[in-house]
Amino acid sequence: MQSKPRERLIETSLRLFSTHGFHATGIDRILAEAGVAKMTLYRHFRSKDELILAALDRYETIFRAWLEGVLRHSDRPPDQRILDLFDKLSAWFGASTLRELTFQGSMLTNAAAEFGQPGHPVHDAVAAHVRGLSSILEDTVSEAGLPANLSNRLVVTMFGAVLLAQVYRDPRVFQDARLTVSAILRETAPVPA
Amino acid sequence: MQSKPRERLIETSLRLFSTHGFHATGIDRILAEAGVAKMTLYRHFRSKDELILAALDRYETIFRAWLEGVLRHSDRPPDQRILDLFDKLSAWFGASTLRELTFQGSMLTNAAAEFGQPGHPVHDAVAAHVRGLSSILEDTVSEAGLPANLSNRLVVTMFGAVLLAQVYRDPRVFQDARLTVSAILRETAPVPA
DNA sequence: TTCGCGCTAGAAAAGCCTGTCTGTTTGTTC
DNA sequence: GAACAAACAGACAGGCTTTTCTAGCGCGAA
Repeated sequence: MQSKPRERLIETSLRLFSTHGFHATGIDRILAEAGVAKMTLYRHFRSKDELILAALDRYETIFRAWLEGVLRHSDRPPDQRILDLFDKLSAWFGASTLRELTFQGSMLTNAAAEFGQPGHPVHDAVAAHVRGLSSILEDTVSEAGLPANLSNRLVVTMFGAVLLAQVYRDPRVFQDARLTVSAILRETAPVPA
Repeated sequence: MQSKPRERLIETSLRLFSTHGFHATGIDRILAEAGVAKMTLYRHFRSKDELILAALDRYETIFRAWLEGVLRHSDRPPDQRILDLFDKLSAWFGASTLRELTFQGSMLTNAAAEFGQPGHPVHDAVAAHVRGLSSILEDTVSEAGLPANLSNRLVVTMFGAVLLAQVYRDPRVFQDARLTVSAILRETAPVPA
């Protein structure tokens, strides 16, 4: 608990929101587990919604770094890196299932489910974050010499796989998704399986 | 309001849960909009969770009928019907966006997002419903003479497309998904685009 | 050492949540 | 027409929600 209150609030929110959802997580619980006073929260954030936005922002930062690690900082050919992504997702699933917390899918799409109304700040933030992550895929697709609009199909497959892994509690979904992506890539250019 | 109270409760729940989410919808609002007394609700359902389960059940029934209409009751060849599915999803998106209610994605996966803990009755019900819907796709895949395990990939693509259409508010996602499915099918057997 | 700032604890406001209970009215069936 | 079951309205309990407020503690800087 040596870090600063604002930081503890964001980290604790990240954990609780992704585990129990947004509406189901009360502010009192966040404060208790972060060891922060109520006034301090409202000094840093105008409302609970703003705290949610901050937690989503942090989530996007973490996931972006992970995704860039997989897609950019690798010596394998770009199309192979895209296939690797689904093996890494599968490993991520296994790791978070084994720990104290069970795999809870993507916090971004979970937020989209709870805040479905377009125009709501949280919904709009989710859309922006997803678009941002999508552009990383787009870069890798371009690097592979493939048409850029291919990345939309990859995003659908990636989030679809994360979603169904959450529902089914089965990492084999990622292998199915990998086969799908393999078919998508093979359609345009020959790719080693 | 001539239908029976139990029916009105389920229909109103279906509408409110899918529009505003489960935790965000209080039973008082359901009761007011259904025109039903509180005691009547608790005569028919032991708790709010049971009402949620009933609403999900109804949702599955409706979506199953719709899906069977697209995949079974059609004179087009089975692989073509699978491709048609994504055109019909796109039309469904457009229809529900134009009405009073905006498109809110799949109520099943929205429920999975709010009730992420495995073992929770709602989570388990969602998993069972998704499996049931998946078997309809499996039948059509078999009918087309394709390997049955292909249906898992189609399910990922379908739910992924619904999810991203909800986030992006853009029906073009379904065309992307259709291209993906086309690639999946083409990988195994020649299919007219 | 003293000032000021960020933090703490704790209380309180105002409202919504689920679930229970009482009494009345309506509708159906013998 | 009497009897019975179901649905009605409305109040109430107990708890949780977000947000605001007061009062004091502790630490770093001047």
